[in-house]
Amino acid sequence: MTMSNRASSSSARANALPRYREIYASLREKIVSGEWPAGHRLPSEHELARTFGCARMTISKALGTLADQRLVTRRRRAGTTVNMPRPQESVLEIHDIEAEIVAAGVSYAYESLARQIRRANGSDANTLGVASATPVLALTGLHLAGGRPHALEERLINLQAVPEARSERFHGISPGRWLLQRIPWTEAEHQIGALNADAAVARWLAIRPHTACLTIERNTWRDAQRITHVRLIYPCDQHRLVARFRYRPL
Amino acid sequence: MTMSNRASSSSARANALPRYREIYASLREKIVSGEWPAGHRLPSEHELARTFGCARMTISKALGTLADQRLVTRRRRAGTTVNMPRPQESVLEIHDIEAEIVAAGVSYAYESLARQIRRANGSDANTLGVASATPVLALTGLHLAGGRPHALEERLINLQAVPEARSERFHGISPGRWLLQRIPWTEAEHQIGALNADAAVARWLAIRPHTACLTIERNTWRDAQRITHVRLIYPCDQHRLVARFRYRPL
DNA sequence: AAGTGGTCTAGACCACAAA
DNA sequence: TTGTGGTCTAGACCACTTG
Repeated sequence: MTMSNRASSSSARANALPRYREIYASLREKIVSGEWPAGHRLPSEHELARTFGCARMTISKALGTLADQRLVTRRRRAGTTVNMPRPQESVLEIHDIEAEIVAAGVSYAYESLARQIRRANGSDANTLGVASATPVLALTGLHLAGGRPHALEERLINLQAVPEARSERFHGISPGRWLLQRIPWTEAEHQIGALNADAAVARWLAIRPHTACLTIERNTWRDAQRITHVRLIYPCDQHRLVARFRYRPL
Repeated sequence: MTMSNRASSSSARANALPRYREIYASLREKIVSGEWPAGHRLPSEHELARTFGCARMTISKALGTLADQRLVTRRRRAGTTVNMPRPQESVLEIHDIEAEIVAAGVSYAYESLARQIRRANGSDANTLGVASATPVLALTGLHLAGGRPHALEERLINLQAVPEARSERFHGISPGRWLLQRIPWTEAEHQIGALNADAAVARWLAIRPHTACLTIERNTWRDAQRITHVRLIYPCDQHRLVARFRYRPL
């Protein structure tokens, strides 16, 4: 009996959307058009299943998609309600600098400026979030695009988490890429800010002192363990971050 | 026959995770531990269903979660493979400024500095992405936190999309909040950059000229229609953006 | 107490791409 | 050609929460 239910809806049109996507689109339209305003309660899954003539699980998937997109909130017994003033949440894609530069059709190079292995001092411990005296690798380097300074990088690596880094010289390869290839990370946090370049930064980046720069700080974890902390400094005229809110499944 | 399958696994421990989450966690562990390196192919859904002693749909949900998190890629016939160098993608939460200030326990106010209704000139049309001569509302205002300047806002509103804005004076309420309460948006794009404050900006924000500022530009759509464009300028010492990569379901 | 969503099953057919 | 994931069904029990 259950056979060919799908066939009957899909064989008609070859490239049809899955049923749950059709249902999702249909419900979403009612929400974004304003027909169902914020706070409106949607019919229950059982009722929608009857309405659309499908199994409840299909409805559940459609409603789950809406919930993933924060268009609705679902609670047991309370039902599914429209979530109007939606959180301003964007997906920020922070690419590997090398990939970014190469994608722009420009040659890339990494130049190491300083390298030191030390036991974490108070500042290191605080920045990297490890105990004092933990062995760390401190790196400073320059990302070059087309031979010109693109970004200044200051990095700390937790040698307890990444002992292989102790013997790596990072000639030709940037520490970021090196880590990415070896160390799976599970969580990352970015902080974005602005600063006026001081004399040293300005010299390395070949910009005038006091020029506004965009800074990106990234902390990386593998589960509970801190892997690395990096601060990247970009001259304001050379870099912008783009974040786009996207629906999850589309 | 299908009854109480769940009961047998859940009645034992009251607060147990759902089965698919247990399976998800078990598979994820193999990936982040490195036991299954990048490129490794996972067992098929049928095989995992046998291994874990559950229905294939339960496996599908667990694998789907891994795929949502970009830990694996799933393709028909090719199977499910581990995705190691993961895209550096973060979820950036860009909050309503008022909510942000109030959450910090400080009083909030919006002060309107300029307001003009005009037909879009070339710059407007380009910025807002509408045809020339489209009626637009141009606003400039200041967000105040605890009575002190917090951010400068320059905004264009497409009056074709939001005709109600024509008669709104935005006294006491910021245009952002006003729009958020009325106009459901479906897509947003943010661009983040840095700039040196010019004389006018510095005056409004009560900072020294040339101080580095963080800028956020936001474009908002309702489906294909442009709603508004806004540029916010924050003094660098007053604002940081935080983006955190998060797994979707947790 | 009752109704809602959350999860699960044991099948099934289908679309797709790799062999 | 064949094995994989994608979707779907028609049920079921359970957890939660509101009335």
